[in-house]
Amino acid sequence: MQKNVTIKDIAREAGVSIALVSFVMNNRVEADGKNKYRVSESTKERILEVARRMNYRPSSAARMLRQGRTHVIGVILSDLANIFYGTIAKELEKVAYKHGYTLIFGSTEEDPERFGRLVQSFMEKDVEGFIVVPAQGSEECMTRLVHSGKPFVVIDRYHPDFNVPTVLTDNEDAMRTAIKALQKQGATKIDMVSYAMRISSMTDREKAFRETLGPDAKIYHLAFENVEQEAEKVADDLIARGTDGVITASNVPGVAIVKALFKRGIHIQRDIKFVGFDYSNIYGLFDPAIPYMLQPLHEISIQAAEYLFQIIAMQDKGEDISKIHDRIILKATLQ
Amino acid sequence: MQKNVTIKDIAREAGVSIALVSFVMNNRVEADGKNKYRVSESTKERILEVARRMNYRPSSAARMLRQGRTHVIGVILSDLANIFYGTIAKELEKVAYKHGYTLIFGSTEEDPERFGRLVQSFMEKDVEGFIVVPAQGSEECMTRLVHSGKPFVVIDRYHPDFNVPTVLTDNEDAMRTAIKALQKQGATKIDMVSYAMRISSMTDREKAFRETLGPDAKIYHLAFENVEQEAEKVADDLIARGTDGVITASNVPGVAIVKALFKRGIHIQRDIKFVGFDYSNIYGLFDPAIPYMLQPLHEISIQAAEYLFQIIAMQDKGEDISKIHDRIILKATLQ
DNA sequence: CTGTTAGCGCGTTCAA
DNA sequence: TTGAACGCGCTAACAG
Repeated sequence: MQKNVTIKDIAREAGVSIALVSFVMNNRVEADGKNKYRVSESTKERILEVARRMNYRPSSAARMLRQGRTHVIGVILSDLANIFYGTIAKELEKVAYKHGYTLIFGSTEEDPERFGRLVQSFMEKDVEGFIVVPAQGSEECMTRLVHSGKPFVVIDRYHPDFNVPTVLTDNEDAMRTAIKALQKQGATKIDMVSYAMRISSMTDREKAFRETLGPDAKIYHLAFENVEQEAEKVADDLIARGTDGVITASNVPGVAIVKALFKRGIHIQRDIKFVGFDYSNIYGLFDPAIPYMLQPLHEISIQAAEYLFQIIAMQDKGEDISKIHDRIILKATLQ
Repeated sequence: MQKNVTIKDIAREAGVSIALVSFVMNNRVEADGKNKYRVSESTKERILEVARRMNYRPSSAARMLRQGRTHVIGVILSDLANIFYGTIAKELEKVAYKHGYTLIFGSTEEDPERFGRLVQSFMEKDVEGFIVVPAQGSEECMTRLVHSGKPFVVIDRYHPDFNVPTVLTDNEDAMRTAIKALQKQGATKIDMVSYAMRISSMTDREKAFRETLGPDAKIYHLAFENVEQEAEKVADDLIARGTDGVITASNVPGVAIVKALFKRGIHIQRDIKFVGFDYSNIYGLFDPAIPYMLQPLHEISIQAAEYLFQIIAMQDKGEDISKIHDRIILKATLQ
């Protein structure tokens, strides 16, 4: 392959200095003289023409080195193969692109070790900041992240011990809405099927569930690693107990429990009514469709990215970012 | 924030030259003297200790600039929010990580314009190569990609006009397996529900379908943008025609048609039997579960990544990569 | 007003 | 084991 065209080649070809080429390429030239440098229109055109002809592409490495900015954000999610996080990834990508940022992704699969490795690995890639979904049990690693001084925003969950920039859904409010919806459908004996994971999205929903339906309201916990099999047992129990309404705490346990009940001949949405959390394509199969609390993923992504860009900008200006800890809370909607 | 520790700081602190620090950091020193440079064990230890104490992190930008390698691969998929591509993304991520590479992702949403923008954008980020799922109708952009001389590997589909490195599933074979599975279940009047998209994964499956069941075998095409509504019409038609077996050409149309038929009171897997392509969590809902042809996503990802690394290595050695065009074909399995 | 010179950022690598 | 050039683009300082 021919070696890459550099700013120097353009300069030689156009018969000007490399500085001038740099100015022109960065649009630091304006006809109205507002900017520092003025270049004659003809020179500018010539440079642009040569650059185009020689197919010049600035070296991002050189630019990164010089300005000390990579325009790369590290995004650490739970699992890219889960539609919930996949959607967030896609939304984040779009916002980042608009701002000229690139994202690199990693999946923790809820393993704190992995979380730590990813943070470390992304640090080495000089990310300007992070958007993270902290894996369950990754407090230690989060502490290191805080101490690193690297800007970051947490999404989807929070940890009570950490006062850090966070964007998430009002899960307690969402649960209250879910319960109301279920009661409106006529359910009187309502149970909840949750994940065994102790992350705030689950615990907040469970908290609101118990606050609304009483401390003895039944909550099942499915183990992350073994959802399907545990769902079978829970299904039997739900039937035995005569439950007529179920709230599922997120898409994976939701799918598992609906599946287990359906296979047992339960008429979904008649014998037992449901309200889910997060989208799943199985909800629409039933009549009436299983309603679900939809988190505003688009909005969360935009807010998280912009929050992060803001923190980065503050750090750039030399401001102290260690005190930033606003939680941006968004409402889920019943679908 | 304190400014970053550089190799120079380490050198000063340890009382050695920056070159030596660089060698030590890169492990270019070996006790057995196999390598070019030898450093006394004590100096080595001192340098490492200082580096650790000062929390030294090499600047990837400087390294990139110097060696002219970014260790970044651009991955362009159809849609990160689709579980099929999300899974590929996750698998690719893992392989890349092992090889010290970073991935950046983009979703085309089957829009050639977007595809072009992503290629352009990734080029500007100095990716060393691409792994792409070319959007339908992106021949022009693919031509440019070929001419750019940048290494790339196509996955999931191919275009007959392009002889380029490709890793994909043997879709015709998969279809034959699917048909056999359906017939074994007792289906005698088999139709196919496909995507309107003219991409090889669809057309190859359709080709094998017609070759096996005759040129008049019925194939429905759902428009990408309007799957749900079109599925409704197709469902009515399937019922009217007395179809007793359906092969769905991928997960999205599969879910749509099963849903539409289920809502019409069809007993899935008894009145009409199915075989799908690609995993969906709705398949397991039925009894017996809807079987499906599972593409070896893990294997595809590994092969694609290693193929790409190999091409990059060849280019590095100055070899001509423009003639490489092997297609790696993997088998799907019936689940 | 138009343009140039020269040093910087940081790790790598060759010649000494 | 070291000095110094190098990769490439940015930009302060300066000149015609």
